[in-house]
Amino acid sequence: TFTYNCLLDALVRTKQHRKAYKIYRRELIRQMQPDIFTFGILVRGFCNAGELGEAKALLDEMEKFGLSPGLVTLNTFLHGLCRAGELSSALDFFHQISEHSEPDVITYSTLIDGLCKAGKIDDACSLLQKMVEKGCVPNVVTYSTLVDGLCKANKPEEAHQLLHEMTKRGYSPNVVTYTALIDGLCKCDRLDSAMEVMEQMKKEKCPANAVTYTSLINGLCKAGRVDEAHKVLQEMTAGGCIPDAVTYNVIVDGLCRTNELDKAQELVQELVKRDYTPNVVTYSSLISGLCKAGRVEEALDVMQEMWQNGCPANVITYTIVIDGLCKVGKVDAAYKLLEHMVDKGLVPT
RNA sequence: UAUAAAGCAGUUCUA
Repeated sequence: TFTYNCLLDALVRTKQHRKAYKIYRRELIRQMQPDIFTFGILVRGFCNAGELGEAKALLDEMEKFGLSPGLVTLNTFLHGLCRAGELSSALDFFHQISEHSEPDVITYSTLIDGLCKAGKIDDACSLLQKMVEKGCVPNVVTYSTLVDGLCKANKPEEAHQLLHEMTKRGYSPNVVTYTALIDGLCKCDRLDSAMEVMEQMKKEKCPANAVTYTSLINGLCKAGRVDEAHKVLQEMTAGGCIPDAVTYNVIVDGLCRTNELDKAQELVQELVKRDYTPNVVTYSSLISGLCKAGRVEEALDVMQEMWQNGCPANVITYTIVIDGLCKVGKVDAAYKLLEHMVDKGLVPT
């Protein structure tokens, strides 16, 4: 069972949960007794694929094997419900969990995150209170979740405050906590505060990672401060942190927004030479820039190029070009492109 | 051997 679980886990992590399930059905249960780990893995697979019905069926199936779902499996399913946006089901399920066992810090953090992502930040904060009252101690993940939630609810001050509070209670913020705050401050146009937090991280000996730098670079780019963004990029590489695909996409997008389209294209060319393959987001930024500059023909060329490079346009890419065509009065061409998109099996939003 | 948190592109030029 141990061996099979490792295999199933590997399959699920590579999005092959269907295959994992077949192996479970056709091999594992014919030869041995599955355990709670087996079910935990499979439930996660179906949850990540959004197939909640199947996941629920597996939870029920556990009983046939004389197993009762442990908190880990229940938490996994709760997470699945939250991610699928089934918040009311998630709340129901949380109450069910509470009837049978004590929810743990992961149960609470999962639900707090679900509430935040559903825009119910006040409920999320109340739940933090409630967990403390029930004697469950929040950890750095719980706090980071709320810091992120507060930022996304446009309450960066309160997020900052919470970071202070957790520190006072003896929990050190980690790189995720700081990054959530930095990103939030940037998106609330508080770039200078974001840079201060960056300094604070240095003082606290909490090294920034690629996500942290990219968040700040994105903030600077979106504010049109591309030169400063480049400086941060230099600081990043000097510090031994490797920019990833998202980092470069952010810079390409920044150049497009400041109408430095040629520089953006040059950068993409250079990245290709260095074996970084542009992805659908990179191309979409370029196409968006070209469209906004009225260079729709060139945008169409880039779309063609995507196809040739094995990076097919998605719904967002098409939407950008369709909008671009409409804005230059080529509504008929736009309509044709829409039909073309539907032919490719993409669903307009 | 299984569970929770952070970063990228599109839709109302609001003169």
